[in-house]
Amino acid sequence: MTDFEAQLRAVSLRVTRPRLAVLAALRDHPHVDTDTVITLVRADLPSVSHQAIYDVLRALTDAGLVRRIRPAGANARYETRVGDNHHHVVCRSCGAIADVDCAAGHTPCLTASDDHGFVIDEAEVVYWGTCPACTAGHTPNDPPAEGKR
Amino acid sequence: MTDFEAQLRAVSLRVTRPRLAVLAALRDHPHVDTDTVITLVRADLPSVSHQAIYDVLRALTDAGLVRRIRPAGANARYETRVGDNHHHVVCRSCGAIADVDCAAGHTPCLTASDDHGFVIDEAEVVYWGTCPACTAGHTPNDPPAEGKR
DNA sequence: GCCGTGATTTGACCCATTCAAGAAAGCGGC
DNA sequence: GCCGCTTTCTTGAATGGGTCAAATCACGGC
Repeated sequence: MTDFEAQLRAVSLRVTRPRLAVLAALRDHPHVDTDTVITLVRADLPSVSHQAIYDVLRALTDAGLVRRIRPAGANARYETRVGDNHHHVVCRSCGAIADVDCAAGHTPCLTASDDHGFVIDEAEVVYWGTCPACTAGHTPNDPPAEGKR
Repeated sequence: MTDFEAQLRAVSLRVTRPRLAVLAALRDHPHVDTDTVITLVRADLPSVSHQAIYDVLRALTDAGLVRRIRPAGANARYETRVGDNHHHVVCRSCGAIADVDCAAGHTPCLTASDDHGFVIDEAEVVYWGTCPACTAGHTPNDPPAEGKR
């Protein structure tokens, strides 16, 4: 519990109720979008403003405690798994996301064939496909990703 | 020129002035965002509505004539290079984008180490870094990507 | 050349995210 | 334990990419 507190202090951020709640929410629910974070946090702290959540997410992202991912066509999502450069599988149908370790083990694709003079510091991989539930036929629930039109 | 016309007919889309203009704009300016497309198209056809551009881009994307890319934190961008699965280097500082062929030649990372039961049909790679101009010190112009706050 | 369907114009609207200003809470020092 | 400085949160409104809807227009088969 006080683990989060230590994390915050480590990056010299003040320890506040909303920040702890956001970290807890992200630990329990990886890959959620901002709106879901707000809902989750309010389960504990009913009175936090959406603005506070945006600020907290920004602060935590800048501090490197959470990572922000944004699959094309969807809203921003956050996760607490940082440090290792892992990637994501995204379901085209329902928007579900799962973690995937890098195919070759570590930074495999980091060397582009022709870097055009760019100094590359990170390679981000998104695998697009269909999740088991959607493959099975029955669309599980909301199709937030692309079908949102 | 009538090349575009053939492309449109091939996917049974009607050949219209705005569509030809969009295709021409994307051929001459790869990786531009929607707003730039609108500006470019209006150089030829001053009276096209932004709505028309959105519709055209959607139609062309659905038809597979153009590809839509969306680096995290930036607006949607489009390119006409489709069919080969190439990737992109994006400059964190100025948002510049360049094409990059897949490191291993073709679909190298397409096999995730653990696919979680997902049926993967595409791997999308974004290399993050700094472009030559920005590395040289002098920020060329606008920093649209992340620095936009 | 005429007509029907697909495209475009026009104008309003939605919603994620951001901006701004004042109130409140964290925390280091006394 | 209390004070004050600073950061963070609340409140309320604005921004802007993108979408929806209805009416008009034009491509292209006949």
